[in-house]
Amino acid sequence: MQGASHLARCAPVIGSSCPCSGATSRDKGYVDASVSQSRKHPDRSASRLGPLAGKPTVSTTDKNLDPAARVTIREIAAEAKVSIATVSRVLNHPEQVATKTREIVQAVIERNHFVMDGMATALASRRSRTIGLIIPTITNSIYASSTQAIQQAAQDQGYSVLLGVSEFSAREEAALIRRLLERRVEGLILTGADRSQRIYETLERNRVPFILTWQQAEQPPHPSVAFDNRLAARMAMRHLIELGHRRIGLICGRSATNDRALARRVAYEEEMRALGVPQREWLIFERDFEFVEGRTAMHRMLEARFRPTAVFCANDIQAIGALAECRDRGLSVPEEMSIVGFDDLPISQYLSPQLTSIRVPASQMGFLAAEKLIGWIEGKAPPASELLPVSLVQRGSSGPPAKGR
Amino acid sequence: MQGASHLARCAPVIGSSCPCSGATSRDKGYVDASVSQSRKHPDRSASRLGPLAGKPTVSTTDKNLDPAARVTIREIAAEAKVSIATVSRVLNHPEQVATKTREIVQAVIERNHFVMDGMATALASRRSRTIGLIIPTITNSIYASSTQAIQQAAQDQGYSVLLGVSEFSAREEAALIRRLLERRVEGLILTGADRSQRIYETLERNRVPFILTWQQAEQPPHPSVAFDNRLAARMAMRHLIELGHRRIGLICGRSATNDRALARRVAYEEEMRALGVPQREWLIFERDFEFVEGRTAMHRMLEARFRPTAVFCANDIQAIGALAECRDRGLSVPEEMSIVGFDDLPISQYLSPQLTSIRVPASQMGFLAAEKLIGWIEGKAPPASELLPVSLVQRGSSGPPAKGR
DNA sequence: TTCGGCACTGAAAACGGTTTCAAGAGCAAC
DNA sequence: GTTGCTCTTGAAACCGTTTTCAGTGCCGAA
Repeated sequence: MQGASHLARCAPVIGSSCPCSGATSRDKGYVDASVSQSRKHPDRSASRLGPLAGKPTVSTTDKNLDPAARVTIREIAAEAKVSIATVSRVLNHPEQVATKTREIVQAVIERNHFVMDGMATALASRRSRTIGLIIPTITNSIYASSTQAIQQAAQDQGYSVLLGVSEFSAREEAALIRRLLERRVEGLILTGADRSQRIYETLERNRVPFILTWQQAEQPPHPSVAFDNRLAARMAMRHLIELGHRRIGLICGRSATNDRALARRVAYEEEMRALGVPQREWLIFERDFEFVEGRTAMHRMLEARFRPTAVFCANDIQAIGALAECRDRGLSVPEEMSIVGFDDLPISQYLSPQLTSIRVPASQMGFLAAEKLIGWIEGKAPPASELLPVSLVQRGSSGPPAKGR
Repeated sequence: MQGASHLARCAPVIGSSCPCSGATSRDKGYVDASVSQSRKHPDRSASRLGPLAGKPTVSTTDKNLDPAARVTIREIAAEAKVSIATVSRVLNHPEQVATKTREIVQAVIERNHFVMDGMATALASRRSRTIGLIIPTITNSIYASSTQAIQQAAQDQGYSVLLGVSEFSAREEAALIRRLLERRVEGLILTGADRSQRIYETLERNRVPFILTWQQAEQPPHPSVAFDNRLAARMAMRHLIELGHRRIGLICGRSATNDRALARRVAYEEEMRALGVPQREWLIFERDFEFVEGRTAMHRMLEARFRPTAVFCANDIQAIGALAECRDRGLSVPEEMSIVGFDDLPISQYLSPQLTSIRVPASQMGFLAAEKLIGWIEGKAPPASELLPVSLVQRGSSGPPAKGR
């Protein structure tokens, strides 16, 4: 394992930052004049310790005294009696260094547990080898799938992933994107296509390639790797309709802040309209992504004037909550209530009854997005958008409506 | 916009043999001599585009030509006709800048969608305002809880979180830690306490504060925020024993690579021994963290010579799989088989029957760890270790063993 | 001997910021 | 008119690397 390895996996989470400074004191701790690097500022201790003026004076000449000192390439160079350029070469292009020199330097590096400063490296090389990923939540495990795939793909190509969690907030997402740009991600994978024009502008002005996932972009055709949410939701609805359901409820995410939820809701409404069934607002529930939200939505649904015979839950999390509510109310699924979910989480086939759901290509989507993004970063043409297929996985939670109703 | 050329960078003649042939790579575009910045190396193209020597010559006089150009603080300073120091102040200490100047600079920043280079910032300020977090897997949602709490706490204090996923591999974890150090995290939150001495040395040599979670450190008492896995597992076992179970199976993670699994297994073995029940290897299954692994383990358990009447699953993921297997085999839970899980995932109360489980303080642990770590980073004394309480949540999946057997 | 070429190494500019220090401007008090 | 202060501002050192360019030493060929 030589020096600058880019191969580990690392999906960082970005939070918020705040400007603030800290006074750190430091002492170089080496003297070898033959390797003197022109460090110019004559009065380091005074300048660095400025604010702490009242403290007892520390001898500037002592070595290895400052507890915050960090080993740099210079100390390594000094100890190995070579130049910093050579140390850098040992780390990055070992074949360019004479075997003997290389071994000496490597030994010194080992001995000192030296770790390169990636900030300096990134700054000097103008490569961060990092891509940014923004997902809306970490608790819905469907994003764990795509995140894992993205990370894997990135790692395979020598990139790290910086992860940001927006919690479905546009404000938060904008802040996150900014922080990712500050960290000089070389590309970005975003969730959903609906965001302010200004963000896209910033991205383009900063020349950061980005790919949308989970939802294709329509108006300005940004590159995306997604699936057709409307079509997918329509598949779920068609399934219920073909089973004979007419009064169908909907539980989905907040369509105002989630364009996937919106697309699915639109599909629901279209199908209901095509069915000739009038819109009934009391059959539509937009909730957060929590089990309990699906449960309470179903609870209210069951108290409606005309109970639906089936409910389409536009995500499995809410479907699981809805299912539990039916069970607790003694309502048998699918005999008295059909439920179709969306996402086909791994857990969904471990429920009872198993959940009928729309299987989405989360892993594949993530993998492809990462691959295309990295290709783009490395000079290929901007990738074409791609729509991945989805499928309905029919299981025990959906069936024909009860006869006599 | 005055001086459109302020932001221009120009791509100089490619392949020019360098020595100051008059081809200045960067067109300053502003004239105020008082703001001259001393950029020294005259020939950027050679360094940036070196390998592409054969390409057609591009006019040196054009502006805005280099597609890789990025707006820096210098361009902003030039356009606003101030020094870079002032721009930096506007960004970091706005109150130190005259209102009028500040507004001008801010306008220029806005107009150019300027985003600071965090690498340069971190390098210059010696603060990355980032903490590292390593978890074993992203797919077990129990880590989503702690991760979220950590991120929240970090964000509240102005820090970002860099997340690494080790997939239960020590090698991977070591590589991850190295990368986190390269990225100059100011502190680290690790999962579990069992890792090679060398890693701890590297951490200490690099003076990076770290806190262990999920498992306290014993031999060298590193700071930790954890709970007592052995005690917790013992609670689960006691619960089953008090219900009257004697033949109890165990499904847990790989104790070789997971010290939490080991501690829980040890507790299981201790309780079984205390019970006077001889060790039966065929009642112990170490598996990966997948639903299906719990399922297959239970499958094999049910084929054993003497079926257990209860199974302690040292994590809910496997418990869910085990539960599903029982259901599919027509074995009623808890009448014919009791199951106790561990973690108390949110999903566990949405199953049928609901899962009896050990509730662990994942969020609290994460939050506390992050708070302590950041306190430490900001100069407080190394925090004391803390053991958080756990509790048994009794639900439908556990009950007394069937009478006649 | 002279020279070209090659393998290796070091000096120094550059990356894009932060921060210290000093100086200029404006103003009040003496 | 000085003096002393505060408020702003700019120059320049510095952060820890990468990378270019220019040696230097050695060797074989002319």
